[in-house]
Amino acid sequence: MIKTRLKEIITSVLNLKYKDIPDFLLNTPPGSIKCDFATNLPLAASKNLKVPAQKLAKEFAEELKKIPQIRDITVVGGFINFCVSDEFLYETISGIYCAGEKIYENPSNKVKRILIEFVSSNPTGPLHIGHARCAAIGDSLSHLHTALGFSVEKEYYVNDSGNQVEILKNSVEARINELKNIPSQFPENEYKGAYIYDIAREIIKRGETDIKKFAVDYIMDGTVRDLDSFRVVVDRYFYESSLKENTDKLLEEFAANAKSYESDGALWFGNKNQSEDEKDRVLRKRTGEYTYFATDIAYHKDKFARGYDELLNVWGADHHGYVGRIKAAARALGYDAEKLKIILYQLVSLKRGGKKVAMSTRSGEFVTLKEVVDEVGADAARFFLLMRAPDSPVEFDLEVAKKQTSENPVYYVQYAHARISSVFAEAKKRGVELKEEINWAILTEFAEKDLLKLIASFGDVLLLCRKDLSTHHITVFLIEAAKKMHNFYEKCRVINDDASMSNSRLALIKIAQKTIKLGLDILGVSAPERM
RNA sequence: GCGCCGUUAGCUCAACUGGAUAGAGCGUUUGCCUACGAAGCAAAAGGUUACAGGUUCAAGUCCUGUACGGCGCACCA
Repeated sequence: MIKTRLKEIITSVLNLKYKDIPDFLLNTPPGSIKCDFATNLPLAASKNLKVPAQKLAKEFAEELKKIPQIRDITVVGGFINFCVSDEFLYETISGIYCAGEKIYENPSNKVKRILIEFVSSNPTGPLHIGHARCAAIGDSLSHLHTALGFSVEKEYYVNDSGNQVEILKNSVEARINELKNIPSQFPENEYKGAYIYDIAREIIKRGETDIKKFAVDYIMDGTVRDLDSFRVVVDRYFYESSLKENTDKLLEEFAANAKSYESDGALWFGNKNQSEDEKDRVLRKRTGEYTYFATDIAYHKDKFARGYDELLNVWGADHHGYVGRIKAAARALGYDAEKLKIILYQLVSLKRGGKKVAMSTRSGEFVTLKEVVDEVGADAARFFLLMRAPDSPVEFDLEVAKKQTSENPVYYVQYAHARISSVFAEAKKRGVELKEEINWAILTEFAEKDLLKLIASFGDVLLLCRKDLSTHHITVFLIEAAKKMHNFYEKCRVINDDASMSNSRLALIKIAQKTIKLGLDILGVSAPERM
């Protein structure tokens, strides 16, 4: 959190003399400039203060000299560069070191409740690689928010009514007949995967009569199992079928508030001229059935009514056209649509040896989440799927992922963690123990301070993830942290003849390990002691 | 036709609110195991950020247009 703290300090100092200090950047300068941070503050403020940036830079630099936490202030054009003072670095690190697991929790987040809804796949077949990305994103976001101190719940919406499950039922029925040699017609658009046969066989074996319910339960059992193998535990499975009465009430409410109208024998959500959705949508079909949309509004109404401060939905980008209408519906219900945040992730294009794998649940042609976990492991799969920003499409080549397993970045990061464990094992063997009192100030080597500075920035990375609602920044951080850790390890011997130095370095790798582990925990990737 | 997302090194991707000489990993090349794990380290090569305009002190980032790719545009879910 070093960056966040510095920004606060700088802002408060400058506010004593200037008004309207705008928000500004604090980032690492280009490699040729030897300092820790650079800021564009003079450039950013020159407009407000109506003073040329270069002049302002010199003035600001004078003020910044009063801040004990920074040193070596230089002005280059409209930029100000500076280093953090050793005292400030060591003090920051010491604070992180002494704090417990909850170091990054913000007390003010404690009262905020967030509901993350993700995967929510139709229960018509096993989860596939696309759902894996959704699961990884939603799950890691939940960990992120927990780490920041929010109260988080994870929910999965089960679409267990409507056409899709009807087709599922018909598909299973057809297979039962086939297995029993009863002549019958195969439904149009039927699901063709091998699992349909499995369900049919089970039903015959058990003599089940409620085919739809059994099929849905069977598939959901598999879903829970698959998610479990992917280390995703959902707090609540919310069944669409439980919303019937809520939807009845919702439509009455809409009708009473003139939010809906009848036309062509159907009931429409009249919203066209009032919001972000470009046309009116059907709520109740001519057949009398509710549309998915109607029930989904009821679902979101239920979620809003439960009083969360924020609703995060993780959706595949193929649903982007749906965002406007659900937000419009939330608004129509009188809720703050800003509280509903939709994270759209681009779909995963799956390849096998460079060849694109066609995927379609209906044709039964897909690579399941389970297969991916079995082939490349949950760690590699999760890390790989989380390395990209949600907006970025992911190309997942199973052959490459399998073949290059040992070169996958996840192993690089895990190795740094395991390596630290092994140093501690060695220390123990030699009777060297980490003492409570740490003298950070003797860690003056470049590799040592470089690693310390990065560790001190982990909190900033978490805040960035929160802002972007993406944990991919953590993967970038972890790779960098592992690199700096390995670099330190090569340059500085941890256990050496100098007891005081050994102790400080043990503390350094301890805090590095804790930070790497926390990052991996958020991603849902294991942090092994040995590999 | 309209809309959303993308196009950055040979490959896969980063790049915070527009900031300085655009960064990682893989692959390629060259060094490094008689001290805590070589699943490692150090170094090198590799770029007109798809293209063309515009905005400004400053553009990969914002605006307009074009090309290419993915996805939407249901009384499906």
